[in-house]
Amino acid sequence: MILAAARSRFAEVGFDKASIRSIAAAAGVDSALVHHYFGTKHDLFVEVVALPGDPAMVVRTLGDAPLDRLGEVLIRTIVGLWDSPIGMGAVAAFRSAVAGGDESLLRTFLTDVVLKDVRVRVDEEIGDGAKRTALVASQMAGLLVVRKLLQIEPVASMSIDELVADVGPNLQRYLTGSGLDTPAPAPRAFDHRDARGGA
Amino acid sequence: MILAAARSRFAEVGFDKASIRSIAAAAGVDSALVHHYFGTKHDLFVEVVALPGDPAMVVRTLGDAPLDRLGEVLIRTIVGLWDSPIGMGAVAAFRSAVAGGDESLLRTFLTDVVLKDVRVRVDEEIGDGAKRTALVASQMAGLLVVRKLLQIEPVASMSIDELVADVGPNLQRYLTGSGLDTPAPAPRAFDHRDARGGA
DNA sequence: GTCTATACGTGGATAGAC
DNA sequence: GTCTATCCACGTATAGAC
Repeated sequence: MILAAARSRFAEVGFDKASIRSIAAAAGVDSALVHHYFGTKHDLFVEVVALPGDPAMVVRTLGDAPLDRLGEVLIRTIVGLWDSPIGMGAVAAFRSAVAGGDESLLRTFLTDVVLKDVRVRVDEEIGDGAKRTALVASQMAGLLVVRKLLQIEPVASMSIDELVADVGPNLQRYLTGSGLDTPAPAPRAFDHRDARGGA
Repeated sequence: MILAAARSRFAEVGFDKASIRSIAAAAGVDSALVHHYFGTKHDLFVEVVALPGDPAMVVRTLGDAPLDRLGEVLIRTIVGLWDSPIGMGAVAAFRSAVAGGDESLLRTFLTDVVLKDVRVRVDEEIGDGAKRTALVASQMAGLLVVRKLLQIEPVASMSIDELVADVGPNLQRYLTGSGLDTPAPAPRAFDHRDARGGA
């Protein structure tokens, strides 16, 4: 399948470096055939990143989750998507956007589609919705970079359950935690209070 | 100055899309002159990202900070670097690495140079150094993406002090917090046996 | 020293043979 | 339907004129 090859190439090396010729070669066909089926390269890319009705599913899953568990649900839903075959399109889109082209597209997609419902709910129940969701986006974007793009261990190979346990609480603090407005939260907030600085 | 123009172009659009011609145009000179001064495009890029002895300074600053305040120091040092003129080289390097080329270079630079000292100290005093520093890297990488590349508000315009107050504690939890191995810190006691299956 | 001219490669896109 | 041949734009890099 040409679409599968295109998805792989786009996700692996990004939009620009994924030549039509290389995609065709990976699919075992001729480059002209790709043009014949999908038209321009941009058309092909749109076809690849257009998940079959999945954004709505993701948004709905996020919308159903209670706010005080959203950190966990976010990790499970989004990382699960990344790891799925269809999720490679999302990885490709992210990579290409960061690479230099069409950042505004990704920005509006993130803030106005995926995280909009979350932002509104946080705004109503807690406040600072825009800031909190932006911070959530930063952690999720970084997780994508480290796990899927740079593939830094051990994060690249960690199970979703372990990821939930590790980064879930941090997301939860961004979403519903206190102390995001007030000055610095004192280090004593942690049990690890030690004047000596040793272990 | 040609170097300044190159730094801007590389940081703005990445290595590939920043043509020698556009750099020369931005500097108000001819493209051949760029070649004459700096040789190949790759040579020019190396020249741009080679900060004047700054990596050592950063590493040293990180090495001097006490472990239980490292979250704050990390934000201050690294974000301060990004926002400085010379930090544009770092942004350019990151963007280009994510774009598709030379990921291994950035990976080894991050894990073996910048974060190595932190990892060793965390390993000695707390444990799980590799995992904890990788998680820290994920938050910092995401912050760079959201603040400098995608420029999502309000994170893009937040002061360093506010950033310290907001994401510092999350970094600190990654570095020295408990519960990264055990099941989950749980900000509130929720039913651990879930009521509804995870997405 | 600085620009003009050009060689060379890569990659997108089209027309046409079979 | 699938591939061959080709056109064309762009970008790196070099050589040489002034």
